[in-house]
Amino acid sequence: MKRAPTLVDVATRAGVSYATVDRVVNGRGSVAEKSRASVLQAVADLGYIRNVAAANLAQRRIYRFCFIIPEGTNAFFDRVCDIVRAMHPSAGTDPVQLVIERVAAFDPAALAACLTALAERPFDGVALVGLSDAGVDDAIGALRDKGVAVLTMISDMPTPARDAYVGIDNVTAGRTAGALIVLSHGGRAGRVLPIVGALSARDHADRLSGLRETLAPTDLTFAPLIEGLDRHEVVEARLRAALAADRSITAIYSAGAGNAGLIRVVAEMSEAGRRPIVMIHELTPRSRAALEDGLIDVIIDQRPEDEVAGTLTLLRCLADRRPLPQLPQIVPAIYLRENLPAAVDPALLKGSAA
Amino acid sequence: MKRAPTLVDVATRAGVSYATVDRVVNGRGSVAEKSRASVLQAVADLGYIRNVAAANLAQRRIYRFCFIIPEGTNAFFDRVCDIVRAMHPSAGTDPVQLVIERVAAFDPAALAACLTALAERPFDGVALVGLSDAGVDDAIGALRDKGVAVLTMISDMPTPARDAYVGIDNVTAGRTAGALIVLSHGGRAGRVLPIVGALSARDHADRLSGLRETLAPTDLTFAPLIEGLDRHEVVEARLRAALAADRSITAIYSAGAGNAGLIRVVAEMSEAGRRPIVMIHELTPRSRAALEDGLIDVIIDQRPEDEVAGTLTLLRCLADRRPLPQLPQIVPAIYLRENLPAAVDPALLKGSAA
DNA sequence: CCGAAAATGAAAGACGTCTATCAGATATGA
DNA sequence: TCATATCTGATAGACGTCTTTCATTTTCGG
Repeated sequence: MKRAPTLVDVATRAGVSYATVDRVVNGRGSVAEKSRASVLQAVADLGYIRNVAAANLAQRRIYRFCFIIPEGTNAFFDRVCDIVRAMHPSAGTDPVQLVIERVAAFDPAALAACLTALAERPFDGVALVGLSDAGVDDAIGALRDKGVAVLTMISDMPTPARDAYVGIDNVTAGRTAGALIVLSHGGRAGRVLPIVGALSARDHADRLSGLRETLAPTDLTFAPLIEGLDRHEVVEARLRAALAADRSITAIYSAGAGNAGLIRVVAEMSEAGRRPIVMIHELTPRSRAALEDGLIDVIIDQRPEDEVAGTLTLLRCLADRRPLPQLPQIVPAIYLRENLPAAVDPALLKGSAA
Repeated sequence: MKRAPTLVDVATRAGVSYATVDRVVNGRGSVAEKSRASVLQAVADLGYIRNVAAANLAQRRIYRFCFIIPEGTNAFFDRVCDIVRAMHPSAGTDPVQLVIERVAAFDPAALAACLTALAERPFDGVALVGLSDAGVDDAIGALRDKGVAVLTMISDMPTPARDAYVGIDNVTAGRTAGALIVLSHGGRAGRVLPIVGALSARDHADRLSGLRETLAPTDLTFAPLIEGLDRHEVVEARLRAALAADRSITAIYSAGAGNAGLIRVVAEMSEAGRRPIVMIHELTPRSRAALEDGLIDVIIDQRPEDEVAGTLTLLRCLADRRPLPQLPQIVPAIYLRENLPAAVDPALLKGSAA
């Protein structure tokens, strides 16, 4: 168990001075091509890896990261904010400073403006919920050109735009929902009503296509899709209309938000004696209550705790210019009445980065 | 944004020298009670927290942790080993050395002996799969008296014995299985055959009680419990006998290991035309294949990646004598045919401690 | 071959903590 | 009051990296 190689070892091996090694690895000053090559060779030979702790100590480095979270009447994103806030103390051992910015949901212009403004501030990394938009792409590009790491969470964007994506596979999530719906029908026929916020939201669209894929070979049919804009009044009104128009619906799958409206409608049906199977996404105080009260049957939760923790891990790697580890895949949790975890006071939550 | 307080600041505030502060916080030499008090007061006033990176740098510290993993014909524990091994590089930024010891499964004497032997080696922490046994308790106590952190994973032990537990709530896992069985029966009657490795294994017993609890208020009845000792031949033989004796079984729930035997039996039934609903635990190459082949219906996986990562996080905290963070609860993943994640080459896996 | 530019080496001080040593101060008991 | 013990302060060198300065060497164009 020999000591890990240091920059001094690299210098010796390369036959140059420490100063030259430093110029190479930290890219400053001018170095002859020959020297640069021999230093890099020595680094490779020795398997040198920078001691990040020592480096951070010397520079009194603070990691500054920004989370851009959609703003709106969306309990899920409030939860994400709570989790990010709870991560502060979790830094514990290392100096991370987290800032949350909230921008209007589904508003590419606002998001792009936010990103542009961020470029003026000294951030090492930015995490945002992906949105497909050329302006956003450009703003991200500008940030990354400045050396700021940018990654998407929850909903992805085209690969080249961001450094990484942390989140669930939404097609698979939709398939999961489909499989559970199939399971709950036990081979009998049925009719499924899908609800999304907007088909332009990639995560919603992905879930829907996963659902379709899974139900295609079965006896289950689809009622016309509802777009609820993630707003509970809209969801409520359109759902009510759809149910009135079609009495044969046996299952409802809501891939987006605005489920308060859905729950109101289902509560009425439930009192009236019969309600369809209901599956929705994201654990929130309201969805939890509905599950406990028997108004809905399944909650598929994307585990934002894991997503935020993974995001932080990757942001740190990117900031250190280290290779990105392959994080364990984030698998959505399936909550039924019987396996709801005890409610956790978010103020007490302290996540783990790693 | 002012600089975090250092020991020099503490010394100044307490009106003593750095040397005295050092004596207090690192508990060496002798210090007058008055000095100790004023130092501690200063620490509290300033909210001093030791800079672990600097401390580790100065001591050239290496964290040495040992994972004790049950040995046997158990693919799940092989997977755990792979994950632990894959964590090595994940250390990445910090100097962690991991050692794996394997001991015979379900053998308290062997486990206790292993723990005792470990006390002679310079470990900072040990993780083991809990086993209820007085000898094991004593061995753990001896280790902890030496200052070694000890925590249980996967299966717990009585609280006072270990420093922490990382793993799923097995009662809830059993309830989950029960709920899915109920769902899949869609209100029809049925008969459930439970299989465990041994009732003396706490995780198995917990799962069974969760299952019983959930099925109690339903129309579903229980066939007599099978104890399969986690060995596939035993499981196969006893299952065959049970199925021959009782043709009315509509679901099988296996809470333990040895599922290769179960799969063989189910494969035959499947070919013969009809098989019951089958739910088992843990994602392994074999169980994955069985799910893909339509021989079983659900795999409940306890996500050992998360368990190992969480274990490492806590071991580090314990080694640093830092307060333990509240890790996000580990929720078992429910895998159906439709949401099986892509198989990951374990050699490529690099986990996140965070 | 000379002058300017480019490349290199040597060194020192910082970051916050650990560890060690040694001299001096205060307290304790006889 | 003296001889011990018990405390305390001052200081210095590590750990591995960053950052800067200054002097020296090499290279190259003209």
